[in-house]
Amino acid sequence: MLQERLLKERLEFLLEGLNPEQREAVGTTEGPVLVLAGAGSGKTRVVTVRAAYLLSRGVKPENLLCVTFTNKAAREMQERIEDIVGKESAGLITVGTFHAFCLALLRQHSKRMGFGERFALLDESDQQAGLRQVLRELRVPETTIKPRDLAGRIGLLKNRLISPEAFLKTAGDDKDELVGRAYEGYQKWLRRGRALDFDDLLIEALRLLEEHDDVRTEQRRRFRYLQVDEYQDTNAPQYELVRQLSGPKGNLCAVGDDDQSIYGWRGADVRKILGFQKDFPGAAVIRLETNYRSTPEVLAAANKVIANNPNRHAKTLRAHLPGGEPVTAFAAEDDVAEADHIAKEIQTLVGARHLQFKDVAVLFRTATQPRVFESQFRARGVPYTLVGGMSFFDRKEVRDMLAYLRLALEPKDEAAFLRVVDRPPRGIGKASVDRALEYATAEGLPVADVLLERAEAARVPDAAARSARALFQTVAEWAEKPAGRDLPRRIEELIERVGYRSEVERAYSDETERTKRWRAVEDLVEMAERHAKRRKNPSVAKFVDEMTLDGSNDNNQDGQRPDRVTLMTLHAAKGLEFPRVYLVGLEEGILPHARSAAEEREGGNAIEEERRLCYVGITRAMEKLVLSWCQTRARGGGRAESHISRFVYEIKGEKPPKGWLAAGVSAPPTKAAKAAIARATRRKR
DNA sequence: GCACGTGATGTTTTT
DNA sequence: CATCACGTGC
Repeated sequence: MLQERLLKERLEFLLEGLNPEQREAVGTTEGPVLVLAGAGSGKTRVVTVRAAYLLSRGVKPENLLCVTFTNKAAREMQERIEDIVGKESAGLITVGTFHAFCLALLRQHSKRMGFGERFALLDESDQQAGLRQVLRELRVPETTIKPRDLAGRIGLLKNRLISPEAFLKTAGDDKDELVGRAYEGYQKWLRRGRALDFDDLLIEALRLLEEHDDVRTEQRRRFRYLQVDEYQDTNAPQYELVRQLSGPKGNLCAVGDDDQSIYGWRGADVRKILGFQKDFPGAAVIRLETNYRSTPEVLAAANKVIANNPNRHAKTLRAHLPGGEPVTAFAAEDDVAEADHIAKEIQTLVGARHLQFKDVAVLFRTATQPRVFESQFRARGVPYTLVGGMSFFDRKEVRDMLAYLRLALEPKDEAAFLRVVDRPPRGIGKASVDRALEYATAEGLPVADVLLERAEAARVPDAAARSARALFQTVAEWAEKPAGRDLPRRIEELIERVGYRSEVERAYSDETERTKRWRAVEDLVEMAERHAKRRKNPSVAKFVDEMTLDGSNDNNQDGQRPDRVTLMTLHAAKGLEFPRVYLVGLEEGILPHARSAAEEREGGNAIEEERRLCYVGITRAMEKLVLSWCQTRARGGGRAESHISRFVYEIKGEKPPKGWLAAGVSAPPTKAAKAAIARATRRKR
């Protein structure tokens, strides 16, 4: 009772702190609602207060489902709701990513979906390994199509809910045909290894809801209130999931900003947020247009750029803050000068105590850009953190260990088996593996079954088969005893038993390298330790799922951010803010990217997404925004002239000179030119 | 199975 | 230029 009164009071206070639109968004709880939340308009606040408000109105926490796109966002939301309603209630709310939600649902109904007792969940590296194998089965050399490219294409098809069969029917050219057949083979490979990839989680959970009335009814009855964050990033399966979960008259609250939709290339479909009112008739639409983050100068630039996009929900951000510094821009001679100028400027400002390093972010479009910044920053002693790049989870040793754990959970997990079979080398050579695989493919059997039961038929040498059986037995024996709280110790045990420790010692002769590698393994154990402490019923299975779905989870969320400049891509910057932002490389061919510009010329609308990317970058700035571009830039050995980005002209309210855009997108150097450059450089040496 | 040289390649990457 | 996957030779 007292609790309830306290909550009411706290909520009253929070509601008073909101502006009328925000309050309306919080108070509109029944039926479908679209909250168009412009950059910096207090979206997170609205979403969390809204959840608390629902509880105060008697909605049970277990009837509330909040979906986000990232684990980080999910954690943040959970924490902020906790701060308002307390740990107990907040803990009963389901907060998570689409993928995590789907995984839980599928684990629960695994058998019914025909995935057996336990299916494996594959990450990108496993996916690529699988695709390599499929290409080999198809006798297509990897030079015809790169596995990475193929993975992207298949992912896009999945995210558009296009099946291999459907795609093959519409295949226009040979390449489509190849992609379709590889897609088909890949799905077979997945199922043979009892595996789902990330995209499958969404697709299969959707199928579960569509095909099983009882499951759908149960889920709908349970989640009477649904909140979806970052709705602009919704792809086809996610959209269908939302429809299945909310039902025709559901209490669905979609929050997002069409102007910040930057994952189209990943299958996200802006049209879903643009057509919300059509999809959910009678939906209320609430616009949050007051920006609490940036100065009017910054917002003016943002508004000017985004106004050039034809397809959008009309809205204009209004600054809540008073006027500040003007947006400035500079042209650098080349990329080194650009980085150096910025390094110097930051050094001066910090030296004069005008700001701290951590107040500054340098935002760029492509992964190659940060290099120059890193070297210049290092030279000038500017501390920095590069966001993205090699994550903890990308480390070979971590992946290896996770593969061992997965193999222990499910020996049919082919991706896991292939990963660890020769680490350490145990007398199962490439030839043996190939024979087993060939037989497995032909018979549609898991490779584990082949090695355990049909080694002879598959013409796998006896010694190799025996060795493989020993490996399976080792991990199976290890898995017999449930790990529970002992998880970290048990993992150490497995590391010893499979000889991984000596493998690391053997593989790296260099002392420092060896220590570094081993450290990765220790880190994994430490994460298991944390997992065992945190979770109610820790298990190997849960640990593996968590690591696969949320690999970046290692980030030390404790303590404050160290005092360093942040270097990151525009994509990584979404949702963040910094007092001072440098938006660099504003050149045709970079932002907008050449590939998008090319697609545009072929009649696409890729430039719109580039413009949104630019918009996202601008709106990260709180007090000061600096734009920059280079007149010439090092590129593939030589150097190329650069043209100022059309977006800079848009900010200035000018039209670029005639022929500017066509000339600006310098075509990637031709093969012949590249070969010539290579030859020239070699001769010089 | 491994170390080293060669050639090809170069957007973004929530899960 | 710098990285990385792959092939060659031990």
